[in-house]
Amino acid sequence: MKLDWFKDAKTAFRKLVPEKQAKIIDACIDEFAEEGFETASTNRIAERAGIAKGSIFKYFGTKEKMFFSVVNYILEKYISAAKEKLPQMPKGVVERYMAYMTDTMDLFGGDMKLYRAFSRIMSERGGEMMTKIREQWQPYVEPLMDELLTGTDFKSLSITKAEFATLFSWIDNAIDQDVMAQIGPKTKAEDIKAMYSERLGLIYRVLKNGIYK
Amino acid sequence: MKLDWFKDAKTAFRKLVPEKQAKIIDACIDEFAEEGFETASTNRIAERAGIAKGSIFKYFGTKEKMFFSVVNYILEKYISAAKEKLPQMPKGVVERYMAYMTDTMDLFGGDMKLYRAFSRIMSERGGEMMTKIREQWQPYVEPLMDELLTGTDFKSLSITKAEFATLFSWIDNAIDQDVMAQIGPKTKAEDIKAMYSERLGLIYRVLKNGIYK
Amino acid sequence: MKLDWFKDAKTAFRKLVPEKQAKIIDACIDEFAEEGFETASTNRIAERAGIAKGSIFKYFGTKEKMFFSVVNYILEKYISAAKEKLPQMPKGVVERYMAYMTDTMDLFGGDMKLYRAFSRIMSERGGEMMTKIREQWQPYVEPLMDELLTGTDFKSLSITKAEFATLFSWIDNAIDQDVMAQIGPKTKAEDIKAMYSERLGLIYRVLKNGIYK
Amino acid sequence: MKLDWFKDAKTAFRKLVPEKQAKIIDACIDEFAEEGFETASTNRIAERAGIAKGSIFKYFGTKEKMFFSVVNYILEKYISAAKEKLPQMPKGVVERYMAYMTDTMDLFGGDMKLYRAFSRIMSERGGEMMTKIREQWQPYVEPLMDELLTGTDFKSLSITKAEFATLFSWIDNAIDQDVMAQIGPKTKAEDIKAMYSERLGLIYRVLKNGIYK
DNA sequence: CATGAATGAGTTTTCATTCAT
DNA sequence: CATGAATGAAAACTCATTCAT
Repeated sequence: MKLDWFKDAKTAFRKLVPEKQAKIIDACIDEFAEEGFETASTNRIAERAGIAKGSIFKYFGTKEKMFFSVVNYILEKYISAAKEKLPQMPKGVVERYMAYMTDTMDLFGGDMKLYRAFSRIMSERGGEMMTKIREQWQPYVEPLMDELLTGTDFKSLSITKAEFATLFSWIDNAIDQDVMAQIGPKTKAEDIKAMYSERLGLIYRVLKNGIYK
Repeated sequence: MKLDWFKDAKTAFRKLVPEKQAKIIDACIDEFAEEGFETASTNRIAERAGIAKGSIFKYFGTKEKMFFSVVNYILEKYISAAKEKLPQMPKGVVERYMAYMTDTMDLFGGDMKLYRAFSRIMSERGGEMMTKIREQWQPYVEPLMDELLTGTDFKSLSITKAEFATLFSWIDNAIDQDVMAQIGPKTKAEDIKAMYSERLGLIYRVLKNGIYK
Repeated sequence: MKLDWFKDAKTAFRKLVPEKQAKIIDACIDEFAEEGFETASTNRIAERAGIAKGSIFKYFGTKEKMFFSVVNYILEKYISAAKEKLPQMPKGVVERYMAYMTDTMDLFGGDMKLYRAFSRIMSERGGEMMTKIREQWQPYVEPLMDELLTGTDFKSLSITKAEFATLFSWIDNAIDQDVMAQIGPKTKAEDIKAMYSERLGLIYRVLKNGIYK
Repeated sequence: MKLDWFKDAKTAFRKLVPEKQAKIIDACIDEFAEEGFETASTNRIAERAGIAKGSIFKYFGTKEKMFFSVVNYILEKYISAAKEKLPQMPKGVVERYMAYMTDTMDLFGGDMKLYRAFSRIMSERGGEMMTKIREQWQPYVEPLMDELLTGTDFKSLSITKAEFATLFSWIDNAIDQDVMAQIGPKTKAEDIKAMYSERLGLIYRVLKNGIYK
């Protein structure tokens, strides 16, 4: 299945040289990371990208559509990175999951702006936008999850595959949000990694044995 | 300790007949639920409430102060409901927690707008506003949590009290968000309750025994 | 001729006990002194005076009319003070003029708020209001000037009575403005007096002998 | 030294065709002349100039900055006109001063709106704005004044150079205000010139010989 | 096709004035 | 007659979007 994060961009944008595309997407990410959606300004994005204000609308049509293009761009990076790592992951389901989390953490840990943009986007406009995004990415995320869980002996687990997937996304979100709430604009990537590790440690223990001795 | 969610409202608002107060608070909740803080419009709120644009500022002074009044109103409802239920709760920590979740669910389950507003508020403006809200409610929430966890034998658990509290808040948020994402404007309260129950069931099992057989 | 600074006030105000009238006028003076006309707030004036916001309009009808009442009040004070001093003034026209200036200076010098209110009022709304005020006070100021100049031997002067009156008002305004521009909110009354004296000294010399040796 | 009254305007304004610039400046002058700064409305100015409300802020950024642009525009006109005339002025200090006044009078006499705007600007906001304007124009006005007074034999005068400068500004203001108070919107330029001449005549005589025969 | 000047609906907030109590 | 809650026009300012060049 081919990912097409361009989907919301107009042909005008598709025809641009990749360098220019990248510069524009970067400007968007920077702005969204710093401002969130509402407060982000198309004028400022145009400035950052070194293009005309009008071009934004030639390329994307709407602020909102531009926004989706960015979300898609980020998710595409995220998903394809996950895909690549899959084969080298451990087999035990919990260990596998921990590895996945660590990888994700690495992906974003190295690029704070991306991480911030993603988080701001997710928290703001939660309802309407999330639904649309979910619908759009469902076909890509689902097989990934499937593959992530494939090869594990679910017979040894007390929960179903679907339940594990659910748990998985909960934990993902919960930790992300918890970390996001703790960090400021100057928090270092390594500190964030440490925060993740700490939280993952707790989750690991609980998933393995429950909370009772 | 007395709760005073009026705290951020001006005397002008305190003097209104309760019906009018309710109508205004309702208008706020509706608007915040649909729009979040940034996008919410004081003009629209005034319209919804059937009052003059200027009155908003006579009552609350600022959009931000009005916002806090609403947050406080919701939290007050939430916390006092939780307090009332506490004595009748089961003793086992997991059972106790499940009971608490069910109660919360009941509270919000009956009032979707309140629920939506609350969620939006919690997720938006992550930094500035949440900090302020947290500071203000810390004195009320902390003893509640303490009491919630009191009486449990943590020696029988493999995790500390603090860790349990953390887990607790993660699960709380995760389930809330998951449910929020699934429901639309027309979802019935009973369906929402069912969604919560289902999710709580899974959590219960995992907390008790871990995910392995 | 009787002065009626009440002219712009409604009967409701005339019927008040003098103490209340004074308190209200004082509140106006304070507010106008601090804010000028545009920025002055009727709400704040009502607060300062300890009366209801609505009463302002019962008493004066309009912010503008209230404003004129205050101007008239100040001018009345000013003119009647001048009148009283007249008989004891020196006979030489320049000396007489200097004495008048000194007296005025004393009048206002002792009450900075009055002075400030007057100045702000005069400088702001210059055109429209000044005309109205001038028309209204012409009948009172003219005879005063006349009397001020009476008894002087204009035959010994190289300018006419009318010309002297003109010069007189010019100097009055010029010095007032010059001083106003120099002083801040904390300037002491004695410093202001000194500034006046200095300026008057220069004027005195020029009027007497011209600028040539 | 180069004057740049554009200084407070944004590039957007600098790029406009001169006709449009002129129309906008005219609208500003009209509004400020009629209303002063506080009461002037950016909406009304946009209407008068036939441009969009938003454009005002594209051109000047702030109401205040727009205001300073206008002040600078007027002062620039004023000062450069004065500069040009300087060389042809008579040498005697009083005659020189009279010539300067007549020139100024000519400058403004032809453009009543400019004159009114200037006066309002000068009298209003005594503190904050005047200080800023003064600071900005000091470097241009001072040498002009210096040159104006240069070549005069102050040894022949009974007052110092500084005192003369002070007197100068007083008279300037006093006459301006006196004339301003007398004229209406329909007063003809020639009548205004006559008023100035009349007043200047009186001043001339007094400065020369004092008021005594 | 790129540009950026122009637009105007929209924002929060203030405040003189009215009028039911 | 006094009160002060309610009003809504108006303020300065922003910004996504359009369109002539």
